[in-house]
Amino acid sequence: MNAGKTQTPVTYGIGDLASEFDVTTRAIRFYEEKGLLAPQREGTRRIYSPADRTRLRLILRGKRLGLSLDESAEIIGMYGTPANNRRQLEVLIGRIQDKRAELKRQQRDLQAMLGELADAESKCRDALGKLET
Amino acid sequence: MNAGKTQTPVTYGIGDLASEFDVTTRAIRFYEEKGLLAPQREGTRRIYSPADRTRLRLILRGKRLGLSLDESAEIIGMYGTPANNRRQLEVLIGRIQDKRAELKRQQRDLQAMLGELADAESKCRDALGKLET
DNA sequence: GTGTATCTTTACGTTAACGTAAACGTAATA
DNA sequence: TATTACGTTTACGTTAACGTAAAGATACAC
Repeated sequence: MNAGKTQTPVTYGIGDLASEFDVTTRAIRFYEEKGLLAPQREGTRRIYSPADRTRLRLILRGKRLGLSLDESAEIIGMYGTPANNRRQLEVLIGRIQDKRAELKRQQRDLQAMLGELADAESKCRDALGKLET
Repeated sequence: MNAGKTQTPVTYGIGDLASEFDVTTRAIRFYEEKGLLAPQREGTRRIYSPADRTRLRLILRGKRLGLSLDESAEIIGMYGTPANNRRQLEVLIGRIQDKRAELKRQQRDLQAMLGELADAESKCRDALGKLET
């Protein structure tokens, strides 16, 4: 991967990331095509930095939460340079708050569904207990 | 909708549900086509019971959580009759546990993202404060 | 030098979840 | 009776997020 280079600027090949995160190289290239990644090139080959790797992690986390790639891109963008312009800062804060509110609702939905599933499970266990008799 | 019928067995038209949950009638029919809903018919028209309405709510909640319709269908099925067969009960319990684990992971992902967004927001506020000077 | 592995680009195919439109039935209302 | 509102079926269109396949470059291992 990049072993024993004495003073290693850590980098990854596309295959490294693919196997680490268990996605296809096609998917990774697709994310780049959509503007979510922008690795360096060594000739024609893609070279990923730790920052790129982090972005990929965020993308995949977004997917697990049901976000579209565009939404993930937007959120990742929010972690970036906190603009120096006043108006822009206020707009950004607004967008962050909106996302937070949305995620909090998702949190409540999740909580509810988890509760119901726990319920269902214990009812199953009850039913199973009655069968033991 | 169904007012003053003296002894009302509550029901809903497709338009009622559509406007209540802010989805199109097309979507509702689509869910039926996929086997997630099965309303009564009055002639050719669909008549939805409170139970149908609940199922629709669960479907839409699933969507907010990023679930596919198939996944929602599976989960909704878990709330149902807790099979009387032993083997089946065990299988069901297993599937419920799997879903629960998945949702718990989602919960952690959500928590993390919320934390990062809160961070980003406060950094924005800081930056905004420095501009006031 | 010849595999074998890993990478590249280009391009067409696929699936889920509806949107959109046409053409029609029914029922209350002006 | 004609319009308006709401419902129906059928069918084709659309978008996101990749999958799959072809054809080729590069580099290291034997």
